[in-house]
Amino acid sequence: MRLRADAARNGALVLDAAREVFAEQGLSAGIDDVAARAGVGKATVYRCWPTKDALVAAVTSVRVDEFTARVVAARDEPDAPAAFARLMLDAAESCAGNKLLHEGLISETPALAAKRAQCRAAMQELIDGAIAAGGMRADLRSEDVTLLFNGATSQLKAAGETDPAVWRRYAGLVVAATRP
Amino acid sequence: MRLRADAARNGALVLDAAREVFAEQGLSAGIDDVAARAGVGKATVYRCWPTKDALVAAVTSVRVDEFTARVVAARDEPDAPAAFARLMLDAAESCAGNKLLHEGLISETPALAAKRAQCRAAMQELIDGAIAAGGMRADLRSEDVTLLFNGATSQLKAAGETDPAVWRRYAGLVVAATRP
DNA sequence: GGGAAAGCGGACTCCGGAGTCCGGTTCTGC
DNA sequence: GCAGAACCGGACTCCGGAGTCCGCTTTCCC
Repeated sequence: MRLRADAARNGALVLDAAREVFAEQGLSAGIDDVAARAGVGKATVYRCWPTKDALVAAVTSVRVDEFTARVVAARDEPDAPAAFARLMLDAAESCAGNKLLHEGLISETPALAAKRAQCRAAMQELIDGAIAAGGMRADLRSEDVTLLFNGATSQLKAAGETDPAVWRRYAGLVVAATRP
Repeated sequence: MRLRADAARNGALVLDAAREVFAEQGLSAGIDDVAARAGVGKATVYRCWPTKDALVAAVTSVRVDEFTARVVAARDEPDAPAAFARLMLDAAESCAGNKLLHEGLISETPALAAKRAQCRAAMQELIDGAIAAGGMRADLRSEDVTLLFNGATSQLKAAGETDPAVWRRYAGLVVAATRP
């Protein structure tokens, strides 16, 4: 059964609105805000996604996929420690302007568990490579990097920091923490 | 006008209960929980402190003072870098078992602004000493340390991690990030 | 173009936690 | 020991955000 034209259109509007609103305000934004931005009633939002979490997962999963792709690319570079450092700095910079990416990386929602696992696996391989190359302390695991990175970025977000350079700087400190 | 005997007794009960409940559950615990633990109605809690924030400030400020004293002691030690490292590890370990200390260090409530400033000043002096001793990167400021430390510990708390050794380990990573 | 199904939206309920009210109880000064 | 002020506590309101309901509108298929 095909979706009615107006339903399809509204679904897309809602998705766009959710992307914008959540990127600007983070996941604490209300469904009402998303509905208002889309120019529809909130029931319409709930008709497309049964819960707020489902909508959030829909918009964040894309961001997580993009990030995973970047991790994989970094993993395949020859100089693992340098690739890792670059990845962290770039990721922080991206997060500075897009809360959605940040939330996606942080989120614990079950809907993204598989994607997170995939991302983590690639990260672990990158880290293993960096350790093998002697550019990283040997006892490090991907959870450590995730925790430090997420911790720092969460604090930056909470502080309302928007300057990408500052985010970059802290990512640099996290990278420094991983050195042998 | 002296406080009535029962009022004074209940005030102390509430304070003790708040310390316990917030240390165990963090600040997300409700006033109802505190009142129940104290064996008192919630109105009694509000009679002593006008808002939840005020009560929280009352119980956390002690913890912050204790921590500040430790920072000051560290500042006055001869080997600043080592004192700094020890301070971080000990603080993390303490936070693992006492959410209240953690919340006190993280909290942004205006009621503790003065105490936070005092703590930060001592930390800055400790850091300056460590930099002068060549044990820390020269561009570091106390906010950096605070942000990294709070970020990591917040994540640990959110993850429900209770093993002090793990908290210590991450504090060690934060210290590593400060090395020149 | 007409009718039925699909979709719409705003007003509604529900829920949890902060903060308030007031009738009943307990302490204190005389 | 008694008057009355101070205090008590549980039931209440208030608030904001998630999720639901239902009378009305739009679309689609014939």
